[in-house]
Amino acid sequence: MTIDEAPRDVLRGGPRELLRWVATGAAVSRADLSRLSGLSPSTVSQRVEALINQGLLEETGAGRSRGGRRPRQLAVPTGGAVVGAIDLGAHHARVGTLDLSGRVVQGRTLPVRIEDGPEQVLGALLAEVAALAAPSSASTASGVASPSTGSTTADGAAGALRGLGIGIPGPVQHATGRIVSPSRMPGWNGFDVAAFCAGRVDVPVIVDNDANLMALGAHRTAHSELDHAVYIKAGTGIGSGVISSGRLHRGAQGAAGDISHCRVVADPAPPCTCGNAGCLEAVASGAALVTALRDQGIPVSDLTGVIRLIDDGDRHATALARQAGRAIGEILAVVVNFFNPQVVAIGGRLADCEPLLASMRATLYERCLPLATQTLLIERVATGQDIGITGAAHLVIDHVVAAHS
Amino acid sequence: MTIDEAPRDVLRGGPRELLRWVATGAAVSRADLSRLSGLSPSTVSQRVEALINQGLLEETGAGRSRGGRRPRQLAVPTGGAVVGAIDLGAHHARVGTLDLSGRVVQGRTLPVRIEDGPEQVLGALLAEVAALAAPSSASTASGVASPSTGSTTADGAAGALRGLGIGIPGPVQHATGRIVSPSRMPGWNGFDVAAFCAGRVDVPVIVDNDANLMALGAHRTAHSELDHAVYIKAGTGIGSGVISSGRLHRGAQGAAGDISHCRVVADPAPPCTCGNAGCLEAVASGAALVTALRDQGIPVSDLTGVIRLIDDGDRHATALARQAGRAIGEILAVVVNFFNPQVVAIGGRLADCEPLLASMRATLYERCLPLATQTLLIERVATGQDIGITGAAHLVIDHVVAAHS
DNA sequence: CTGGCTTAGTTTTGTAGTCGAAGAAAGTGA
DNA sequence: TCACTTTCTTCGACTACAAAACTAAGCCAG
Repeated sequence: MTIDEAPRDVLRGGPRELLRWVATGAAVSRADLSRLSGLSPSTVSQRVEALINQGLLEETGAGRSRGGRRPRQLAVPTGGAVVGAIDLGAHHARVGTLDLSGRVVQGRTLPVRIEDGPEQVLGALLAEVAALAAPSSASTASGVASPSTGSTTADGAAGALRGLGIGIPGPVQHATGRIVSPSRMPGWNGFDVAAFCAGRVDVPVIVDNDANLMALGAHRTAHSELDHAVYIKAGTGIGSGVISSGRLHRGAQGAAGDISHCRVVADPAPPCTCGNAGCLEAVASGAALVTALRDQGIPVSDLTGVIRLIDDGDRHATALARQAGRAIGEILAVVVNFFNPQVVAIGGRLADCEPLLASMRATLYERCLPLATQTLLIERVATGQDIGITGAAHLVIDHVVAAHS
Repeated sequence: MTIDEAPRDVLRGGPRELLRWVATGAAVSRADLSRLSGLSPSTVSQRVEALINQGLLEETGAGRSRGGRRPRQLAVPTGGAVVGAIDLGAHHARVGTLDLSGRVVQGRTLPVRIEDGPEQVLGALLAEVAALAAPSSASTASGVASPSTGSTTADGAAGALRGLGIGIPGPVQHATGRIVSPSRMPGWNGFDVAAFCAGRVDVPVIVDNDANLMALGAHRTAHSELDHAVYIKAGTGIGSGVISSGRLHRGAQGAAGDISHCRVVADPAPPCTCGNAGCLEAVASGAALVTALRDQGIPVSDLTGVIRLIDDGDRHATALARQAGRAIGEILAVVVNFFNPQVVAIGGRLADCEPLLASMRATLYERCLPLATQTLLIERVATGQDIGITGAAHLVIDHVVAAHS
């Protein structure tokens, strides 16, 4: 199954947004929703009724009066339908189920060897999703402990899987769900993830780039009121996701945000997996930091080791982190001048690395138009390891909720 | 008068789009419009009737039959209402009136000394617009010859001015119409163009950056079917305009597209008017080329002289043009990777400079993701000197037509 | 030259989404 | 108890659009 177009009614009072307001606790009653959405009370009532009929919302008794009639409290049913989400990384994958409000119901992290190829890797992850979504998963599933919120509900299809969202650490043609020339995923080039998965699960499958999903997740959870935002994912690789006018911007080929092979000044310019030299990814990615440290004779096993060195104040590692921050800042400066977003947020495992963030900030302020940085927020992406699957779930839910109403 | 938000119904069958299809000749009958817009015949009929009542459209007899009833031909009335437009440049301004389809009715180029300050410059240009819009302007107006299409119509308010659009060669806060920290416009910082003009003409005034207007004009006339486009204006200064999802992207502060002070590699890095060194504008703008040639001891009076040298194959000038093209290409490569547009088009006086265009193209293909350049169009902006006022007029018409219907 | 087919456009009717006003429901507080 | 507030529903109206039926006006084949 392939999805061409994002639904239109996600924003400004669409059923999806009402759902989200209730889910986040921003709204508890119909009156709250009316105030938040700007829709008339009658319209809200009508939509809420539809959502209740779909089982996406329920009334949970009366709330506290504020001087008048008590509100009839609304909530997203717990234990109801869920969507599955996979956030594939270079060495690990985060797999989870989320309820239709976008809250994580179950999540676990699995080790992954991306070089095993798509069939094997995706096969294992799909099995894991199936296990999580199965009614009694919380008790029977093996592996990492996960918080069980799985009180199966009374009414019918409890925990039914409604869709699956997958994030890939490489370029994805969103329209077709196909992977195109990934630089760090041997054996995956041209693989049609959506088709592969659609053959194994009986629900809509949506595939997108991992940075896009992080962007969507972060925007929905932290910046939903902002129109234009840029999110950088700095982990083993480097990617970015773009929100334009409140919507994920994918560009002509769905390749928007792929800044990993932009050239930055670096001396010497390290060679990149893409064949060129001096790419952002070859200077500032986690993989690049590992390589650079090893080249200096410092033995590090992986990115975790590098981050530990930086946290410990190791001189070489810190210098490299600063250089990486500057490099990201350089590219981001062009992006900020060009795109003029309200917020730039950095996520991924390198986002917690203080020296990197500091020099990125400094470079941005130095190189951007004052007008562009005047009110610009430069932040860390908040929600941690679940931000990717959160974004994936939102993408799927947008599709599912829109389709049903 | 200040305009906060672009009207929403410009796209997909809005009255404005119907008008444009008729104006461009894409549609001649109601049936054509129905097919093009996807709207039902009844809706189109209704809208067309409204447009005719507003005097924005007229019936011009019957057309050729294609096997059935003959279509009733539609056309935009000539000599009807117009909007004024000013495209202010560093040394010249293009001033014109355009009919409500966006066609230029009258246009002329005036010399301008930007350093005379906003009151004097804008005062003169406003007077010129008033003269053009006056009923008998075509015969009485002085100055550069202009094609007179000014046959005043029969029905009532012939040639009435409905709005005014102004393009400024510097950063403009579109929401307020105020100029912010322009690097090349001494005495204009903080000036409220919209307020100044609104006090002198009795119609809505919309102010925007000149590159934005070029982008809008070029997109509407040449690429209206494309969703994402980037337009570079390379003249005395360098700017860009961005179309995202078919709409002008202005960003958080209305400063989007201002890439003039992005740093590029250049040795030696020439100082920029902004105080930094190595800015794109200091390397690749027309002003920079003039300065660089003079520094090499080659006497050139202005940009025209530089272009002539390049056309004559002068070695130094050509080398500089290539360097400028590379610099623009470098920045544009980041932009293309990040934004993934369907088209990148270059306009402004330097766009006709072959060596510059060639090295810009080469740099783009070298530095961008293959996926991003695979189907990317790299073009010259077509319409020449009227593209700026065309964009300005479109902006105004969008506002005026939407307001009236 | 007449009926069948095609294209063009209008009119009528219906539907979906939204708003606003009115009012019902259910409380607070003096 | 009564005035007032807040919450939520109901109902009528309006708008945008579409579907279908219909009128208008041509083509062409027999």
